[in-house]
Amino acid sequence: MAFTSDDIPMGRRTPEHVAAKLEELILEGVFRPGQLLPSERRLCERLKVSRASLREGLRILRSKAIIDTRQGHGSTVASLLPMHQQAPLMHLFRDHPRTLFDLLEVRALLEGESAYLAARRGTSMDRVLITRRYREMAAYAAQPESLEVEQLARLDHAFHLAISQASHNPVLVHTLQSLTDLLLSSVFASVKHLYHRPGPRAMINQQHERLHDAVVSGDAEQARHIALEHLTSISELLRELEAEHDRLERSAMRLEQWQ
Amino acid sequence: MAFTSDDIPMGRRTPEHVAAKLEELILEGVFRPGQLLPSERRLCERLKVSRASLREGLRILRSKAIIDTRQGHGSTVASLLPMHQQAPLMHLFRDHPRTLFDLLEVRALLEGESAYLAARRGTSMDRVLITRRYREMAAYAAQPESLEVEQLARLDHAFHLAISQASHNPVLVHTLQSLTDLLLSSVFASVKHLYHRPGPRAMINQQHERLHDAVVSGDAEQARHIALEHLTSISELLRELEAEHDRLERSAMRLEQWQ
DNA sequence: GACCAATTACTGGTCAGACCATTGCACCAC
DNA sequence: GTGGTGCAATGGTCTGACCAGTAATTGGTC
Repeated sequence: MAFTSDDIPMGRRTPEHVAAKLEELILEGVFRPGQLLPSERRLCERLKVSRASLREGLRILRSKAIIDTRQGHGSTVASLLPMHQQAPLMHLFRDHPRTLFDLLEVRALLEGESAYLAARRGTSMDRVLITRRYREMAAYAAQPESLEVEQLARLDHAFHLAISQASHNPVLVHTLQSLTDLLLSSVFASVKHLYHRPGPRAMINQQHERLHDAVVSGDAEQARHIALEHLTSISELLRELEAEHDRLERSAMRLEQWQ
Repeated sequence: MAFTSDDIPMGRRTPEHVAAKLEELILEGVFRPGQLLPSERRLCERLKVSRASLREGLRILRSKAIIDTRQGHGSTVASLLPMHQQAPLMHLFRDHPRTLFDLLEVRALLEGESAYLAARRGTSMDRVLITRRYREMAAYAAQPESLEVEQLARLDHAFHLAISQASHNPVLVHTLQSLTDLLLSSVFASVKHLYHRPGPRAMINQQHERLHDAVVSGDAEQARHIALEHLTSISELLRELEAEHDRLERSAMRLEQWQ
């Protein structure tokens, strides 16, 4: 795109416009992560703003951790791009598939605490909502045929979410939410397989029922214990699944090598 | 500390120092929420910096939503103090100042598990590193005078980080890291005050020592327990500090200088 | 030729003073 | 009282200068 032709609207909020413009250029790939962007004086010329306004604009980007500035050197585009969604975790995942189990370990901890707090702090309205979510899920899971796995996963998630919300700790809710999203986005296929098999499904259903009962009845310690057990068994099931998958993959790789 | 005698260290990072100074004054109640603070030109005189640097400092505070600026009017202290702006968790914090303690609650849980796993899984090299970090921090904390709080906070963080890394769970490390960053970015000034007082500092130092011993000796349950205790007492100290701050807010001792 | 020190041409960081645009209030005519 | 009007104060922007680091170039030495 032509960089020289974009000028900044003059008058008010010039630094904001500067920041927005540079952010746009970065997102469009004109300036790439790790790259050194033009000097302040050069940017002033291009954007037709004073250096003071330009610097305030850069200050905005710096406070958003989008650029990194060193005196005598220049400003570089930060390697991990803007905010939102735990991008760093994604990278972790790509490099080490083992982190799946690390993730489940942390999630178990948070789910356990979540269930514990829900049992202790949950209001009557929380309990009603938890029960409703549980019944929706149980009713859907009851029909053996014509079962959409994605829909079941959604109901499952809604049930766990209702419990975490009853903990009345927004930080806990959010952290748990991020981890769950990450888990589902990366290994949804595996979870799918889990639901498809009758053995695991029956075990999960039973654990859900016990979890529901413990939380609603206010038995905090028991709720934590069941939640931990639940996540632990899911982890074990996935581990078995992975082992199975590995065997298949290895035989496939051997084939590839020779063909 | 009389404000007229605090000048901003010249040379490097002037805007950061300006922002830190104003943040401190706000936290001490010299400038109260909703209040209009002095004009930019007057602040320049008092802080002995140029208007450009002062404006960049104000820009920092504005991007943290600590102040609100209107042309022709002035800058007012935002009604809700820090705690916004940073990562994904932000949206939650707007309406709930209480989330600070929610955050500490979650962090305690993760720190506890982290210490537990570190004691169980930590290799001999992990233990060496943890001990080194602990000694660095303890040595620095030992000198009563000439103590940079920021440096101490860094060493403190390095110690806890070493422990979490010994858990060999990257997801746990990352989640903990995010929460800690968030905590420090929002209430660093408060944490600063914590370090400045001899009572809390002594307690924190002792807890660090016990935590170190438990982790290095491999006593997992004990490590978890001490970590939980540690975070709980920090939470309580911050709660007291908050109450005290409320009281300070009512005193207008050094107000005349500013109006 | 290989290596090291000094030079130099950049970079961001800060400052000073000027002018513009908006706001709010005191003042004044009605 | 009410409603304009002008003025003073505010933040917003610009210009041009100088300071302070950085890194590549240069030039000398071995």
